[in-house]
Amino acid sequence: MTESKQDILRKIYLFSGLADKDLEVLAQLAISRNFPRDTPIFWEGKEALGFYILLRGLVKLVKSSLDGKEYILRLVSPKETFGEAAVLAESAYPVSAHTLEDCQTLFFPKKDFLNLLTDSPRLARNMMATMSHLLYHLTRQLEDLSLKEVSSRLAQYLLQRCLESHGRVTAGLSFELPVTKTHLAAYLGTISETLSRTLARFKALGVLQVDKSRIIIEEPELLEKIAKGMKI
Amino acid sequence: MTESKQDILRKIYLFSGLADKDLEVLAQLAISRNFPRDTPIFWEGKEALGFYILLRGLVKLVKSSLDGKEYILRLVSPKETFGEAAVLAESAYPVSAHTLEDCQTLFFPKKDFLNLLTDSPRLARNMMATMSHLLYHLTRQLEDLSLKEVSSRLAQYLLQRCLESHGRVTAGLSFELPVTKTHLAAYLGTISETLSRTLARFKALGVLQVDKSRIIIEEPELLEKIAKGMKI
DNA sequence: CGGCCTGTTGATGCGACTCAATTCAGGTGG
DNA sequence: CCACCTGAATTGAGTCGCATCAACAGGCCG
Repeated sequence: MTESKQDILRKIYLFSGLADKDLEVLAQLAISRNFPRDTPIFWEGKEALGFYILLRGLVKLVKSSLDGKEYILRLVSPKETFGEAAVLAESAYPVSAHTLEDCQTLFFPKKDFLNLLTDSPRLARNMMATMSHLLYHLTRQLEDLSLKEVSSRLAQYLLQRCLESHGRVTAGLSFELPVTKTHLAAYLGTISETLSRTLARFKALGVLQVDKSRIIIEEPELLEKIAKGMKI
Repeated sequence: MTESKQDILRKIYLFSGLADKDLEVLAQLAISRNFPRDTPIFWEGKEALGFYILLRGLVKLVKSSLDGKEYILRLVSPKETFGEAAVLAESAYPVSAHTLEDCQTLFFPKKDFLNLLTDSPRLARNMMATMSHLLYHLTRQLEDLSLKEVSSRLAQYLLQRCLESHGRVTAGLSFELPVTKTHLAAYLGTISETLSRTLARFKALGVLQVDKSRIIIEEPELLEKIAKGMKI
């Protein structure tokens, strides 16, 4: 039998610890929306009428420049929410959301959700924690872009990915990049050519091996030094 | 006669629309803390025990690198709060706060404040709006750092300052930079030499005049084009 | 006066982007 | 099944923006 909407919502961080009746209300608010691969969900500047939970697939949140360059602020994975902040600001989405794979989402209309937010201190607290988490990450990204170079940012990203896959970083561990290298480049604030060259340098240094989108860590200590800003 | 704490709090955005009894509680929580010029208020990584309201003076929020470089995430003006986000995250401050002038602040201990946050939906809503605002600004900064060059960021900053001073941007308007050019450079994600050269280029183009820290706008249209990314 | 901080300007070097050519994998259609 | 096309990835050569290093001028203050 298929999972009920409430069962799904229960697993979302934003809704953790909520009373059953609140989950019920939320489940009734939620609108199922599916998007094929490579499709816009919303655009920067569009009026924010609500926010989304990603159930399946992969979404990028991006800022684009007039001359076609693109910076990926966040790669959204299943069970994560996106567009939440816009709900509070009574305004427009500050970024664009675009699918990278076929996606299933739930959409929560802002108006109804705001009422619930007023009535449930727990939901409000979760929302603040979520936003706090986002603030932390944006702060980190600003630090990286302003103070570190591409090799540092890449090393940091790879360490983080390895940690997520295996819970630790030791020589010999391997993992898959979750997106194309072009997208990864945009996420790291650079372009695919530079990413390619940087990976090649890492390989030449013996820090790691690369086979298609599979990375094998060879020298975790060195990688960590590079992540901290050591010149290579 | 001097203003009471409650009267002061009433003017803070985070506390707008609160019931008198809530303001009373807040006023009792608030601890007066003063800092001389060029003094740390808290450091990145320090346990966040509460947040601050700046009453008088000027504060910078910064990220520092190991080799001494510094990026200013935010310049805090009177009536603004800082360190709020850390209160929700149950963790450490993600940035350092440092005074640029003699400062008067009010400090709100996290523990007591969290209780009030649970009891007052209005306060919770204000807090979310504040965080939403911060998220928006960090998003803008990420966009600028990743997609725009120094001349664009400077032009954008100058237009914004002019707008704040006069409510409009027209030829002949002038205003003072609120911080030293070295600090402004760190805020724009560059260094003082580059800022100096960029201002000199603007001057040579006839876009503006510079006299010490006073800027006189000469060609607002051109400045806006540069802010949008036009090459100069 | 001398020291210090801020700001300006020049010469140089490095990191990263641009442009262009090539390879390769995956998908499509004859 | 092969020919074809498209998008991703790689690599080289050239350029550009900006940081670095260094020298110096002006204002402020002890």
